[in-house]
Amino acid sequence: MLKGHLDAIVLAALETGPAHGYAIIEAIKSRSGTTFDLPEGTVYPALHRLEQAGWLASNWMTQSGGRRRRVYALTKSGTAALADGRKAWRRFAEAVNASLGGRTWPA
Amino acid sequence: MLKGHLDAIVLAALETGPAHGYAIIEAIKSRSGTTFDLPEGTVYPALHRLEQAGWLASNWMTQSGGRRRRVYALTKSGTAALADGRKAWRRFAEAVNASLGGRTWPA
DNA sequence: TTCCATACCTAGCAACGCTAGGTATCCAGA
DNA sequence: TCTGGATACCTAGCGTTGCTAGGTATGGAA
Repeated sequence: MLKGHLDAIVLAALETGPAHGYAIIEAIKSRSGTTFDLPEGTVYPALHRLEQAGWLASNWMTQSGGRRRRVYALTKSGTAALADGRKAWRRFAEAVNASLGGRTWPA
Repeated sequence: MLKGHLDAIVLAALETGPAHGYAIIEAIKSRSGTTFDLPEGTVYPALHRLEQAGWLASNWMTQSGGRRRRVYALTKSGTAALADGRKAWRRFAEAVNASLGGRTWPA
């Protein structure tokens, strides 16, 4: 369960440059230290949703072998959405930390 | 949206002692700095679910005026569930922070 | 030639939290 | 007096979200 922050995580994975779906999944897994090993059924629909929202733009790329990949890139509003997502995450995380009490926050 | 961590937040609100539903809502609002102003339709079903799971025990208390309150208390397994919830939150928060990159984590 | 990794897709489900409605008591103010 | 707001509880049903489980197809290695 990604608890509603999947969009921001996907957008963040594209911040360093365009990538195709499969690579995005790998990037998220790697960045999260394998904690987020997302099934394709989670990521592909999310990419479609984000493109629908205007936060991503996609292009079909054909490899030399004839293999097709869909490469996604952040749009301008996608970059803004990512910034919003980071703020929302931070606010949320602080509120949860305060609510849970104790030493939930790492040094 | 509480993104799946509502249970832990409710359990944490009861860590300092038994309380009734309405007071729990107030406690969560206060602890979170008003970020979590949860509707009753969120909290009451959650309390029922947590009791069903054996993490809370409830007793009807009748006030002097004849007013009824249902007071919830953490059970032993509820305390354990809270500890698990804290660990889960911490792991999740660290993975999101790593995935989002940038300075999402406060000093 | 068989298998695995790569690479994409979608229908349908389950869980979660919220909306929106309901009931009832207590107390302050008009 | 009586009206409204705070207190205090409840639930049916909805929308979103992410996942399961199935499908298609190519490339390369064993």
